[in-house]
Amino acid sequence: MIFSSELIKGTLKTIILKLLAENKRMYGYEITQVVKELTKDKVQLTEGALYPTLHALEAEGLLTTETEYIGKRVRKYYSLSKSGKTKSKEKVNEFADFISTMQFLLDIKTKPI
Amino acid sequence: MIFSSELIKGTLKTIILKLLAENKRMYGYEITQVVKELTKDKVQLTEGALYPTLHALEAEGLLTTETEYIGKRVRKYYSLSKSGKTKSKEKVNEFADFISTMQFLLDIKTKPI
DNA sequence: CCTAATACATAAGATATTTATGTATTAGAA
DNA sequence: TTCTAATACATAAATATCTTATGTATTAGG
Repeated sequence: MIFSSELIKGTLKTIILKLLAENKRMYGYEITQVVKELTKDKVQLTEGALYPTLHALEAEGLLTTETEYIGKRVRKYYSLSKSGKTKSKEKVNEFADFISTMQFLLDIKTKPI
Repeated sequence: MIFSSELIKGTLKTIILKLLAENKRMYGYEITQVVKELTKDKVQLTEGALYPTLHALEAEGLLTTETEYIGKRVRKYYSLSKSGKTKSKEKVNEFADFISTMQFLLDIKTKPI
């Protein structure tokens, strides 16, 4: 089962920022693979969505980049800037709050951890 | 605080279907008000998003309508069809699963109910 | 009497995503 | 050794969806 894309909409930036908060630096393709693994294939980021978003976050000053070559193949690493770290926490907190609100609204019970 | 619209994206259909599963019939304006109250103003549905979505759900055969007049003012009640009831459960279940996945991915802890 | 709330609806513009396409390198199977 | 799949980036057209604006009309209440 893969989540309908409409569900994932709006969470992409949050996912990217959170992963970068935990991993110091990651490159685009790596992000797609890590998300795929962590979600057991339920969340599949498409390149057409990912790369433009990474560029947008960089343009906002939330991410910085370093380009490296693995052999002749280029790899572009992204890291959080200072404002990116702040933004990451904000986004995750907002999403956590959103989850609580939606759980209440949709009367969803979750198992305690 | 109001949730950024990008977060709410993709949840509108689920919210509508769930509310109708619990209330038998509701009209558009009522849905906006109930959601506003239940979420303490954090989720504010706009008419420009709501009405086209209601029409779309009706066109999909998930909702049926009855028009009534309150005085001279028209009111359009929506109810779940049989397939709408099934869809409502599916959507809520999918969303619950999505929440679990995202909580894990974003390392969000929730308080047990 | 006038404003805010109720109640519907649609359309233009903005935004974001999917799908498709493109380039190029490298690992590994046949 | 040759071909395919995976790695790794990127962009653009088409699509979907939402916001914002606008429109009509009724009704409650100050």
